[in-house]
Amino acid sequence: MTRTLSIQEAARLTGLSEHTLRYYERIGLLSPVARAKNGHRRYQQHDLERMQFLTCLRNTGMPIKDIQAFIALEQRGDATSRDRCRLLAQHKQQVLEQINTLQENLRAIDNKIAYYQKQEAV
Amino acid sequence: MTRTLSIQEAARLTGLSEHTLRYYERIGLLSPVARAKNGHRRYQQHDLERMQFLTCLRNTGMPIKDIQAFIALEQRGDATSRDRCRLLAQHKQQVLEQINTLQENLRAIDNKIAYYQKQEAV
DNA sequence: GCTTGACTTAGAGCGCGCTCTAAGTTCTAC
DNA sequence: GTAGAACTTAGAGCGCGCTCTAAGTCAAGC
Repeated sequence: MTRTLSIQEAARLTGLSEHTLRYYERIGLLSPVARAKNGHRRYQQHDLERMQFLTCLRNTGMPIKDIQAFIALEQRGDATSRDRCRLLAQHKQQVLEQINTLQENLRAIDNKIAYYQKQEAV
Repeated sequence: MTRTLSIQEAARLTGLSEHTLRYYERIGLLSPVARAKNGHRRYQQHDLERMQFLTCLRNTGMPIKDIQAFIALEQRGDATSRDRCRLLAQHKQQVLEQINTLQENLRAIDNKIAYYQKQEAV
């Protein structure tokens, strides 16, 4: 028997705000969370795992609309798993490009810093 | 004698829109650009270099307000060069963290992709 | 019974970074 | 001299991703 979490606890654990948790559920990123008799959300393990996945996609810059599209595929069942895999692979490429861009820009920043330090040495 | 560029040319060269170039100038990211007799902007080499620097900071997620703060330091002259250097170094750390986060999230995405591919193999 | 606090909902509001609009000017080509 | 293109300005508008508000419900403790 797994312990369930209040929205407050779930927020603390995931690093998302309670507002954001409700928002994600409202727009369908999170499927409807189980409720206690009083109507309060009771988050389960699978909800937390889902949120981790969402956070991962969001952190890597996937727009909410794209996540919704991904979820729409999930809801169409196993037949779409190849498509979903392809979407993830595409996203992976974009993340790799992001990392590359950051690294290139980092070099430019490093140069600027080096310039400042050389100047100070004078 | 260096050739100067129209806003259209400058936009094409920097990858920023004409709107954005005007906007950056308006909010002080770009110091006032030289004008032709008819009032049209004439971008020079140093403007382009500045834009590259701006783009670099923006691409790495520095908020416009922070860039403005950096520029305010520049305008206070040489005395602030140590501060500016420190700001850049701080930003560099944030970029490194960004890259790390992306790489961690990338691993999670890779796992998900692997999961899909294993499933397909069944 | 009353207060307090954690929750609920629907919907409004906000900060960011542009992006676009409207109205006007200037230059070029015909 | 007129049409069209390229620009100018000030200011409004927009898309995104939250974030907050208001009004209400429920349960626990005094």
